[in-house]
Amino acid sequence: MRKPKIPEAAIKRLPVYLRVLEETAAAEIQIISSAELADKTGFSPEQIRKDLAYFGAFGTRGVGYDTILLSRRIARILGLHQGVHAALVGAGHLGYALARYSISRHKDVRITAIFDTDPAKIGTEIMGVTIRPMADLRQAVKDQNIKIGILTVPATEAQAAAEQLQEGGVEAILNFAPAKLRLGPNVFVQNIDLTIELQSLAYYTSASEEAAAQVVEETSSSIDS
Amino acid sequence: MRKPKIPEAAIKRLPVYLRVLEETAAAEIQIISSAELADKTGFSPEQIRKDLAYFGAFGTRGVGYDTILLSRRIARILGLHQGVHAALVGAGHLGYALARYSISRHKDVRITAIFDTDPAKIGTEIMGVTIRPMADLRQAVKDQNIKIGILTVPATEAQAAAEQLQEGGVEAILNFAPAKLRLGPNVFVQNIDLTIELQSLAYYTSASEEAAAQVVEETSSSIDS
DNA sequence: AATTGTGAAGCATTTCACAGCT
DNA sequence: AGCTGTGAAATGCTTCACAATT
Repeated sequence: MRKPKIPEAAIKRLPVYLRVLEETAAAEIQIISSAELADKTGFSPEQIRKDLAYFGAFGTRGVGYDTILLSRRIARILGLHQGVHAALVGAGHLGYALARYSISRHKDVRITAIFDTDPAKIGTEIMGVTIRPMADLRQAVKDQNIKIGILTVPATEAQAAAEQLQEGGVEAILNFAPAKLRLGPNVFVQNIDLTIELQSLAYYTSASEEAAAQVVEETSSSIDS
Repeated sequence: MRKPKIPEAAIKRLPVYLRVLEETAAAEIQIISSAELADKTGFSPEQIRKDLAYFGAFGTRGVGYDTILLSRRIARILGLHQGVHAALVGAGHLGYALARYSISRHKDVRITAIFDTDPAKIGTEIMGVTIRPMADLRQAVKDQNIKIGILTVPATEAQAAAEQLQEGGVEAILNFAPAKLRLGPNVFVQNIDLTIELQSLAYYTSASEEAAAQVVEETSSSIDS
């Protein structure tokens, strides 16, 4: 048993708690209740308590959670306390945006290597990190103990790039390319497809509502109950 | 009853089906089975059939789905058949990347207006769309019948920008700012927080595993069963 | 013979309700 | 008195298994 059985959804909420806790701690506030956390994050107090309880009892009954202590604990749970190295593959606009984001704002997940195929970009720097050719990828990932890969390459190149990351020993990939990656079971893949996000948003718009109703109407005949 | 009760998760899969169907249709293949769709998308055949069945019976038993017909139906369900207009707020690197993505690749969700506070950017163009000042936002959203807002502004400006989008009559917002938006019930908000994605990925890395175990160990005392 | 469409079962996640600490 | 931690109930989503259809 590798991981106990903590909902993936809960893991995704931890960084949100972390951010609020750090902000709160920075404001010199020492204690926060699940109700206050709920107000700031938009999740329910019960859910927050349950999420935290998966990892132990971090609060004080009748009081709340110590902001500094809890933020440290969450950073630890996520593995951010020691700084995780990430490689960015694809230095287009999206990659550039991510690199600036990540390199500047947090030290917890740091982009320490950047790769691209474009000879014009190779040798240039983003926030102090030199862009290198794809040929260097596998070895660099190994040498720099890089655990996370961020893929912002065109869909056609995604699979090949992902395989190189895998060979370098990456354990998780954040894939922005609209392509299904086929990798071994040791690499955790998280897909973010911006086109999907935009297109699915359209559904929640009046543009769709009637259309959907119409489609259902067109085809429904003997559907009841 | 506004929406029947179709899982949000199912809606998010529709654009994936759409993409594969369009690719398949473009390759002159007329029929595709749920099993083939499953192979190309990574979802299970049953799930695909169930998702589609929410909206009616689009396939032919013993045969499969007509690629062209089904892609049209999905586009319709999502409301993409008539083209949805979107406004981009914040023309930084991420905004720029999204604009290029969206304006070039698909006509279904089109960014037809871009706003920013930076005087140096105002008046310049991204892919043929002129960047305008925030003061124009509300009216432009109304005039251009814009239904979707894309927020790529700093967290501190997100709430104010979101309110302007809301006042302009936007029905859905894709929010990249790490801030909880407080808006009325008529605006559907989808958050994408790239920092969260990166930080939660760290959990699935060996950097965390021991750390998490350690935390649990530290605090677990009378937890059994 | 093949593949869809779908009730029912199975799982996972969220919410409820309250006991347990401080 | 107040707020956490947690079994139990409720809800939501996915998988199963098979009848229906071409």
